[in-house]
Amino acid sequence: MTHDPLLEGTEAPDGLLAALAGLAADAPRGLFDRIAARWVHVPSPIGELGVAFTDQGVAYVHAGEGFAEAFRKRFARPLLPAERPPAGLLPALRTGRPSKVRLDLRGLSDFQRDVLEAARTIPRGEVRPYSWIAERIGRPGAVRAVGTALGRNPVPLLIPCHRVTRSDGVVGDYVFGSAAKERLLLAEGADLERLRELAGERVFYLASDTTGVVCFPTCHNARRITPRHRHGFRTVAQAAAAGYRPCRTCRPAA
DNA sequence: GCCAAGGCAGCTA
DNA sequence: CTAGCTGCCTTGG
Repeated sequence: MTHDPLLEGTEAPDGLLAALAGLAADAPRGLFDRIAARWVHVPSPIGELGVAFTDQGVAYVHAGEGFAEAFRKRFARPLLPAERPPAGLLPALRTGRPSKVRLDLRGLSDFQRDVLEAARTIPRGEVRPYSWIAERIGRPGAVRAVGTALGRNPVPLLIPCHRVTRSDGVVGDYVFGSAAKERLLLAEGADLERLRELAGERVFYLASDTTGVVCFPTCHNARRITPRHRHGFRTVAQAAAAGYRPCRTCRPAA
């Protein structure tokens, strides 16, 4: 539930929205735009997205039917069409890189913010387990809660929660369904086929005996290991026992 | 405030 | 080796 002090008590019947909209014509332009959200449609690998944004940045991304209803269910804010997408939105979607676009994440709990923050650091084409996020935010036991938080990610794709997968090798669930998750990952160049192969052999980490480092299989460092120097491990502990230290880039849990 | 329900993980049969 | 069962932690009702 979003708490916006600006809009306390506006359960927003249409009449009020209309009144506010009328007010906007005469009010200084900035005021109404601080209250309202604008929306656009943009293309994506999983079809057309509805994207809502405020003066602070993108606040909501939705795939499939019912964009406006879903938005209103979550935000007590009027929603109006926009002329153009907010700065950086299209590049961010194209490159899958963070920081190309501003986000409006007000109203989230600290926990959820931490989770999203961590998810945002996963590079395009790579994946990390839910437990990795839990570790990184200092709540190793909150694995399940991480899933819940990601499930409520207001800005999927922009914060790449689709890059968080289960530690048994299955892609896992997703706000827009696991099929969409898989399509997104494939579109980003993640080698899911290979991951499945490895998982079939109970291999969840790859190490290099030339560098002495152990990585997640999708880490760009792991992808460059020459086959004859590559060793698979089921756990980081086993890799450590064999003398490998965790990669400083992908940081598999020690 | 309590309870049930989650985008999971790890262990037991 | 897979299927289930049990713990864990945050949220929404």
